[in-house]
Amino acid sequence: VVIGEALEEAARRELREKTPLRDVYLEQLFTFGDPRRNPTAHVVSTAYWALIPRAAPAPRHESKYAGAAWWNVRRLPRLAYDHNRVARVALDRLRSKVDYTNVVYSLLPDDFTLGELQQIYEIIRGGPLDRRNFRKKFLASRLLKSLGKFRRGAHRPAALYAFRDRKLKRIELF
Amino acid sequence: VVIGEALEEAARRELREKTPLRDVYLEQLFTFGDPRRNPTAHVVSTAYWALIPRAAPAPRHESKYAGAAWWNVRRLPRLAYDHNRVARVALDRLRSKVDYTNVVYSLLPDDFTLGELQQIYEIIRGGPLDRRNFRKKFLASRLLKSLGKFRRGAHRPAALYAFRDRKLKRIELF
DNA sequence: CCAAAAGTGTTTTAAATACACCCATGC
DNA sequence: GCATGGGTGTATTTAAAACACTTTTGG
Repeated sequence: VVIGEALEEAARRELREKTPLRDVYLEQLFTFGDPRRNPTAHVVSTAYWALIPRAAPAPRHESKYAGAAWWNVRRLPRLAYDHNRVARVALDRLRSKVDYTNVVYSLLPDDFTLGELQQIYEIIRGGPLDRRNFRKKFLASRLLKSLGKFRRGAHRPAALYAFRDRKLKRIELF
Repeated sequence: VVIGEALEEAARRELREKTPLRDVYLEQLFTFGDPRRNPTAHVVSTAYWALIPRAAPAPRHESKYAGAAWWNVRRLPRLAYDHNRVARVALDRLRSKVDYTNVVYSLLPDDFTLGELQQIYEIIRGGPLDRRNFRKKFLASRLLKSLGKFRRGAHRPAALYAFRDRKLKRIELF
């Protein structure tokens, strides 16, 4: 953080400078201050977490995140300092947040099928969902609007939807 | 925070040094870093919140909290810096936390009546609850144990209960 | 014709809500 | 005897969960 800069501003600047990412969902996670988290100095870090779609462009080659890669969160390697703990806290936050907000909008492109939406939920929640009940719930939620367009593939064309508002909204889902 | 001291440790130390409070529920709230929160310097503060029973002993006379007083949270005076904002964030956190945890144990003495428990919920949630449904829910929750003792007063004696565990537990209540 | 994902309703079950009367005590 | 809070059960409503077959496309 630069003097005169808000914390979230700093987090967004870092993303902007080091990656091509724009307009991602970003939220303060927690401030970690255990003196043992770094053996050489007592460092207090305010962590932020962001939701980045799988298909997002990679960090800039010249940035310190150039070697970044996707990992299955259940098979994370050992990270530096207490960063495994940070990841666990972030995952807990995500898991609880998808149940009472529409935050997954930030993981989906402008248009998507209900099947794609359901997949996101199944991955984050870690279990299968009944397709009929899932569709019923989402169509009743008024979070989505039907686009009248269809995605074609080696199967029946799927109706495309978009989120009505791409901003955080509290709503009881699960 | 002293170098070598964890953040929560520091918050507990502050309480211990300046007040007679012990074993209160304490949790990190948020880290406030807006450069405008203090007009004379850019101060980043990690706030903690605690739940203090109404009947708790007052801060030590010689401490900087000597002038502390209870206020109705809906009629808070204008506080220094961004502390009204901090209070609002804390209230939001409390309101959502009572719905899915047993955190109110920290606002009640070792034994209490179901009526006293219900009062706490009504104050925090800001509305009346049906006594029969409330009792049904709590007795079914297994959070409490009946003490077989009674509180006497100008009314029918009320059975006394205690929390089974005085530690944070996730459970769907409302 | 086969594989793959989409689309669609009803029944069952569980949980939340609404609601009213009697009880035991202190004063 | 009256005011105060304690104690109790049922019926209704609402929401969640369980469940199977048909459709449309690409290859």
